[in-house]
Order: sequence, then C-alpha cells, then structure tokens
Amino acid sequence: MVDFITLKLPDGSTHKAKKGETALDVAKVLGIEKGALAAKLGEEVLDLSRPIETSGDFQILTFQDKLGKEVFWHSSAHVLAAAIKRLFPNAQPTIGPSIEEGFYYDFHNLQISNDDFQKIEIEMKRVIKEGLKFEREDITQAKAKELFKGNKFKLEMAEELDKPSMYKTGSFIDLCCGPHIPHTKLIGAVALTKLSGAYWRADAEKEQLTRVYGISFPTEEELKTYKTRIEEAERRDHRKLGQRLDIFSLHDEGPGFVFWHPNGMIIYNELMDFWRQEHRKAGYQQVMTPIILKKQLWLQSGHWDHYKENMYFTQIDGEEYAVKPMNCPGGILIYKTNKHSYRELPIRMAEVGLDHRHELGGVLHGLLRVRAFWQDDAHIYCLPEQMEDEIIGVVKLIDKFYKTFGFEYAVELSTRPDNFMGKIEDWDRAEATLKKAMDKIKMGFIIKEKDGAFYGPKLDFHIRDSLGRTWQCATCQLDFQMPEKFDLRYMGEDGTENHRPVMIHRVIYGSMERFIGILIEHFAGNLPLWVSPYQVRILTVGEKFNDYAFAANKKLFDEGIRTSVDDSANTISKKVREAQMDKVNYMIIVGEKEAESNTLAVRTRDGKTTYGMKPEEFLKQMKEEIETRKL
RNA sequence: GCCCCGGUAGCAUAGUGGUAAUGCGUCGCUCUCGUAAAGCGAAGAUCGAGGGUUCAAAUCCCUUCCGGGGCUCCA
Repeated sequence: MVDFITLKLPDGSTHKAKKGETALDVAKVLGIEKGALAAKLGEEVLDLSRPIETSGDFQILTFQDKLGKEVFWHSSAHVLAAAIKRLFPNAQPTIGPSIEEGFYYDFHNLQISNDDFQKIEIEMKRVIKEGLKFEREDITQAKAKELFKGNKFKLEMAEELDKPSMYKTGSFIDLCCGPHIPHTKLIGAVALTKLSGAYWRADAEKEQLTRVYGISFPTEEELKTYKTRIEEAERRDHRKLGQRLDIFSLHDEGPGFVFWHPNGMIIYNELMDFWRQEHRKAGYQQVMTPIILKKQLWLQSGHWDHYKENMYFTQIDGEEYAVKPMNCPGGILIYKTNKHSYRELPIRMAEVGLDHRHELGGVLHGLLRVRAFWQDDAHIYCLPEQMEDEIIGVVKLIDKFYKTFGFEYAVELSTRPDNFMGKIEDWDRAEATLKKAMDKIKMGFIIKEKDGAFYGPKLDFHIRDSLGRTWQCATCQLDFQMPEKFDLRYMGEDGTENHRPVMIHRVIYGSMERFIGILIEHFAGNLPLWVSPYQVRILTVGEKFNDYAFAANKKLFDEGIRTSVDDSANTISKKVREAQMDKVNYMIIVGEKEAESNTLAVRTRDGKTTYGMKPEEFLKQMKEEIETRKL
C-alpha cells in the first residue's frame, strides 16, 4: 500500500505525491524541473534528491528565489573549496557560506594573492565541467572526527554536532548540512571577487584565515550583467567624483580628516541652510559647545570608561583634556546652566558639532568613514509623557529630509543589550514607546534584538550606497543614563525638583561627511540644482560673443545663481564635454543666434537643448527649481 | 589592529637592475569653431619616506607612512 502526502503549491493548488518520492520527481510531474536547484517543504529546504515524507507547503526553488540563490551560492563555495584543495593540498577548509551577493570560503594555511584568482577560477570551471554530484550522507560523530582529523576547525565543528552530515563532490568531502544543488554543471558562470583576512569564529584572538570571495550564476550572461553593474557602481564612487568635481580631498598629513574645497562647502552650506530652516520650523534652538573639554567631564559622562579607545587626548597647562567624540556632555552643561520648569519642556537643543573619533586605520573610507566629522546633533529634554510625540516629531523630520533627496531607507529598532544600564522597566517602557510611535505613523521597521546602546534603545535609519552597502545616517536614541549621571532635573507641577527629564539624542544627516558622500553616489554626481556647485555654465561659440555671455552671466549671478563663463579657446564640443563631466546642471550656449535675438540655448545634463529661451524665463524656471528643491 | 594589493609630474598610467615614458590637465601660440576631446610648442617627477644590497636601484631586501579591497554573514 502506498501512502500519499499532500503538497500545497505556491499558486494555491495542491498536489498529491507518493510518500518517499523525491522533490525532483515531483518537479518533473509538475513540469517545473527546469532551473530547479532545491525544494522547500514547510520551513525546511531540501536537496532535490531527498525523499519527501510529510505533507506541507511545497515549493521548487530556482535561482530567482532568495533561498534558491543561497543554495546555489553555498554549493559554489564547495566548488571553490574543491578547487583550492586540488591546487593547494595543504589548505584547510573551514566554513563557506553564501552571503547577500555570492559566497566565500575561509581557509587556514592558504597563502595566495589576487594573481592566483585566474588559476583557481580555471580549476573551478574544471570541477564544474566534471558535472560532479553533491552527494549527501548522514554520519556519526565518530566518523566525522575520523574524516576530518588533521583539520582542527572541522573537528571543532564536528564536536558541536549531534547528527553530522557530509557532502561529497567528487573527491572533495565537506562537513555540511546542506542543502545543495544536484550537480556542479548547474553553475554556468563563476568568478572570484575579493580576497581578505578573517578570523576563525570572527575572533581576533583566534587563527587568521584567508577568505576568498566569489560570485556565480546559472549563465554567463547573468555574470556579465553583474559585472556591468559593479562597473557602473564604481563610476559613481564618491571618491572619484569628489576629485573630479573638486569637492574634497584627503591628505597624508591628516588621515581620515576631510579637506573641504569650495565646491564641497557649497554643498555643505546648502544642506545646512535647509537644515536650519526646517529645524526652526520644528521648534529647535541652536547651540555651540567647545571641541576640547577637561577629563573630568568625560569621566562623569562615562565616555572615559566606555569610549576611551576612540578618543583623542591632549594636555593643556599640565591638565588632561579630551577632544569630544560626541556633543552631548557639552550640551548638558548648557541645560544645567539654568533651572528648568516642566512648562519649558520639551527643550530641543540642536548643535552642529565637530566630533573626533579615532577609528582604526583599516576602516577609513573616503567620506563615508572618517575620523572627524560634523554631526547635525540635537538633544531633546522632555517629560516622560512627551516622549512619544517627540519621537514622532523626530521620525517625521527625518522622513521629510530623506524624501527631499529621494532616498530609500530602512529603519531598525535596537533593543536592550546584555550590558545595559538602568532599570529594566524603563527599558521596556522606552522600547514600547518607540514601537508605539512607529506604529502610530505607520512606518515599518526591523527589530534588532539586543543591539541598543548601553544607555538606551534606538531607531537607526540606514541608507544604501551605490555599491549596495548600507550606512547608518539618522538615528533617534533614548537615553536614561546621561540625565542620571549629570543629575538633570526640572521643577514639576508639584513644586519639587525631584524630576528627571528624558533625553533624546538624534541626528538627521548623521554626519555631514557621510551624508554628502552618499549624496554624491546616489545621484552619480548629478546633484539637484539647489545643492549643485555648478548650476549654470555659459559656453561661448566664439570670442565675438564674450560680451553677451558675460552680461548674461552677471544677470544670473546677481540673482544668486552659481554661474560661470567658459570663454576658453576650445571648440564648443569640448566645452560641452567638460561641462558634462563637471555635472553642470544647465549649459547655456551663446552664439550669433542668441546674441542677435537676446535669447539663450539651454542644454540640460541629459543632452536636451531648448533654443530661443528668454533670459527672464530661464531665470524664473531656475528659481522655481531651486525653491522647490526639485529632484 | 589583521590579510591581500598598491604609492612614479596636478590627475590617470607605462616602465622589474644601466639615472624616467605616455595621455589628460596647466602655460604660450595658431584656429573663432553650434552641443561629449581642434592643431603646434613649452614647463612640470630627486619615482611616498628612511635604511640596506650593488660598480649601478623607480625596479631587489628591511622598516615606516599613506591609500585601496575586505575582516557582521558560522557545518
């Protein structure tokens, strides 16, 4: 007698299968075996060759599915390990997972450089061509230990497993729970991408491993598309554009410290003007505090104990001072200068402050990770019952800013970490308040358990850069510690000063450096008119039209437009090319036609030209585009 | 900090033991030109820094500084 099981398919229909049939059998019956990599039954992901024993939701996974990709890339990691073992028999494989885009494999005892990539890729292709099956075998722990003796990493893993399993790909055997694609030939294209150092179990105290990164696809075309995308992303790199557009530079004389050029200052100032306007409307006051403050303050704030590694120090008159890594302690001193009544709260005290943090040399990255940066900080001191409204106000402000730039962002709510300070009830209440605020304005978020700062839970806003990396920019953090440590109080309705304000730290841009870096990449240098350093450039067809060009230039300049004239001896084509590369928003070409009719030929960055435009009309259009901050 | 790669004129690169080359940019001259690179000429580099090997070092070795790609992803 044959048992049947019921499989519920993604389209809602059901399929009756014989118990013990493999996922591949089912796929064949359904006519969906093409591109099949693995199967999903309930929550479990299976090899296609594994028999199905229970009913449940059933899905055949292809490369189009996220899980399918994971299986595909993890299998590719095995191919990489197999190839490495053939070429470097002494290398010891450790782990090789799939990652967001591609896969890696960590080896001990492997010394290679990028020059070896080609050789390894060729060997991988050989493994692929052999069409080796991924064969699973459930084994005992004893057998696992026997198989992997000599590889302390695999042994350590085997030690932790009750029911080990292994996968065989030709002569390569890996301790692995799978699942895997049926055979190597499904991998149509593979490339190695990066080489890196890593530590066993991500622990710097443990063995140094060599991490080889790769990417793979079912077809060559997909690999080509991927490579094109990477190249496009590289063209957007803010470090290259920042140089070409003369926005900033970095120098050996100050690693991690940014030198802002005039064009960079234009962007910075435009962003700050917008920021000041919006903060005034949102009820903020602005303050400014010193960069260097005595050790005592940092002891009191807790930075001395918790943040010392990242701080810079100096001595003045034999006394120890620290350069501020954050603005809060300074701002708190201002709060404490006066007594406060509950009637005054909330106090929204903003400070655009220059913070220094000594980041490790290896993590510095253009404008995105620096050692000194301007933070558009603010600290809100409020009554506990005002917390929710204040959070909503902050989140709305952040949203307004990010929408202005067209950024997509993801919000993370980080909850109480293990090393938290304060009372659990306060934490629970604060976390609940954050959630409630987010729900109230119907904004989605991801919860990151135990990822909060030691002083309070927080909301982080992440923006994705052109290379797909995400960067935290805005943040909204609740803080119960600082008010305690600095004994902040306000006079309550009850006429006593036995009341602690709640403190909210928040930034919108995050850091001006990082935000401008992301802005450049996001727009590939084609900045919206209102922040653009080169708004207009007037290109002359010939020397004869210089007077007309300079007159038009003056008119625009007097109206506050950032404009210049290219009256060089170059051809018009060359001038257009230069202006395009400088990402000038509007090129105005002036020649005989324009000079005679008192009009302008206006060319946009995407190559469209409008002839015969009246100067007043152009100016009006410009002003409107600037005022509305058009994207 | 750790692993791999790199540092040559303002910028981008070539040069792997015999004292530096090319393009862009800059400056000068010619051309006055209609929408992504006109022509000719000139100036500009002790090859990141320090030390060593050698008759001879941009090139080989050591140290150091700076830059790039990574270092969260757990069979």
